[in-house]
Amino acid sequence: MRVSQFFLSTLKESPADAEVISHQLMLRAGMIRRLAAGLYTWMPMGLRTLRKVENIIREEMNKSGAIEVLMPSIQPAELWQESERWDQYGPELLRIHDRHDREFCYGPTHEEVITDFVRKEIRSYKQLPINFYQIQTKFRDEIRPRFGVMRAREFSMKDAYSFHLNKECLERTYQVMFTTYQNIFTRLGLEFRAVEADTGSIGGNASHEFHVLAESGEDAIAFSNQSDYAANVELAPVYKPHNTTDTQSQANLEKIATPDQHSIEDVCNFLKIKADQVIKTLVVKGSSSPLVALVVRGDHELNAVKAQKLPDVADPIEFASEKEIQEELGCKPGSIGPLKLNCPVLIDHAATALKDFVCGANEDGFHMKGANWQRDFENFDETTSVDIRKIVEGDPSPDGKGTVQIKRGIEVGHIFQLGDKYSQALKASVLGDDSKEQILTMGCYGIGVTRVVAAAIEQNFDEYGIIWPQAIAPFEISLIPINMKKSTQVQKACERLYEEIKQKAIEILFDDRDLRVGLLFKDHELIGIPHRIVVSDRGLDNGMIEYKGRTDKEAQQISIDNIVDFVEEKIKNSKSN
RNA sequence: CGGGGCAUAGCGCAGUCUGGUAGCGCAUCUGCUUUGGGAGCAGAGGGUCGGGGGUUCAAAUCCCUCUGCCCCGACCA
Repeated sequence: MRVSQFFLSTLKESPADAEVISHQLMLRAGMIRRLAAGLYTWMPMGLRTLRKVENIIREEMNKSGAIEVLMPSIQPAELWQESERWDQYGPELLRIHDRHDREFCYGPTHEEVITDFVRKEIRSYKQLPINFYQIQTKFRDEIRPRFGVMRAREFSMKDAYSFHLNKECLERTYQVMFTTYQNIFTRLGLEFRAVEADTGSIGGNASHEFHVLAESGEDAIAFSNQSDYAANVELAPVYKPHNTTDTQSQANLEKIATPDQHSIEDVCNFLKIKADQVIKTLVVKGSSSPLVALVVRGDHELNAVKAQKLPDVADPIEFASEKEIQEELGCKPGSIGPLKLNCPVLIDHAATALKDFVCGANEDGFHMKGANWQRDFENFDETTSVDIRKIVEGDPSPDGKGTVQIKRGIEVGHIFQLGDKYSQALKASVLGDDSKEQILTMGCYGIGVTRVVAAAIEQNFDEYGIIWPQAIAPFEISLIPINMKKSTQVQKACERLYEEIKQKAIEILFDDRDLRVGLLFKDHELIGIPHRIVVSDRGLDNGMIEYKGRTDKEAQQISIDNIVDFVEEKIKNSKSN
């Protein structure tokens, strides 16, 4: 492609309302433009990458045995009423009506439509299992669309729905989709993790999220350094350590004055001790008592999601106000401790392992030193020890293999064993081999296609712009002439190289604009094209062409006779990486 | 939906407090020079200052109101 025949529209400065790097770079590189909140036009440059992502997903889905369909984005209300989601879904569902005043919605997802399709088309168990997918535009009327296409209202999603006679069959397809997703994200050239999602309601490994790792990710992911274990930090359990150290008392319990020392940091500095020798007592609303105290080690953080699941804690979890604490417990929050406290106390496993620790004395301006659970705390037993803290780096992995590392991630995929929720509601059944009607079991599998593009940028950029993985770069190589309008030598060499490289089925972007080289370099770096060759009089006089990879520090001179083979080799190599 | 902020040329901003001819940089167009890392000079085009209402001789500026957008919280591909 010649730039003069393409449409390139880059910006030197990023619009003030673009907050995250992928949004800024997508605007600057001329990939997208905003139409309204959460609605974006994909410009030629952005569309090329979007299509590449789609194609990789499509190829891998086809390979997995899934079959592509295309369902309408507008869906009739009746189907949603049948599944009872018309009332459940809430304002995120964009509802519209036609000229006859019939109700419709713009599909945020397609369970209803596919289930309706399958109940009409699939009659026999012999047709199962079957897995249909589509790549379709969705609309979710998000409360707060933000971060460009990362959380847009209209977005492109690959959604697949599989149908089975029983759970065992579903699990087999689920496994196939799991590996298919791994293949997809590997081919996209992204660093990712498959993360266990909330399994509470269904049980088993019923759901996994796929996260692209990036500093700016909204979710924190804990994963093992020695196994495939990965879980959202919100969900990752921290098991009780086996070697419960002896909790026999050593020091004497002592009340010490700690005037104006409220935070853990204050107290530690004041007493010249480390945070893991102190315990932190947080007070929340209880379910059966007005307040409940939650105790974690000073260097640990409360995991509200886990705490909320405890029967004694009010759901949703709510911290007690300073006033409530003062009235119920007789001192300010900064001096609360578990000893002789006038409310139920739940202690994190790690905190129960401490001895001779420091805690609040339940009296303003005082702490206790040398405290020990067995001796100083009434009713200390197994049931008071619970898992309520956030997992931290270095903790043993919950699956028992290796230790935990934590990174941030962007959720780009989700696979789920649905069960019979929709097939039951819409009465989707087939005849089994016993000639009896049997309700189908379903799985569903989503990838946010447009989000993948943004996530790829969040993971791969530098001060100059985007650094595309080879597989999804809008072009594979840039051809940059220097002073082409003045030099017929440069012009001829460029034309020849352009044709020869094109012949190799390499996607080349020939920048034939009459601009200064500085501008050309900046543009191509911003757009993130992985390879670049520069043709100049200076080089040609020595029979050389300059090559530079997007992340290379130095350019290298390659003989003009070898340059085509050289770039072909480079591109082949970066594809296999 | 709660809390905070913004709206002036395609983009980035100043001007608003203290009312008095609508500005700067980049981009765009013309001409000349320049040409290996966002060039220089000279000139040009482009604005109902988000909309509506009010105060005033006079409103981007003060008052009321509406709208749009951004940021922080609970959801999600």
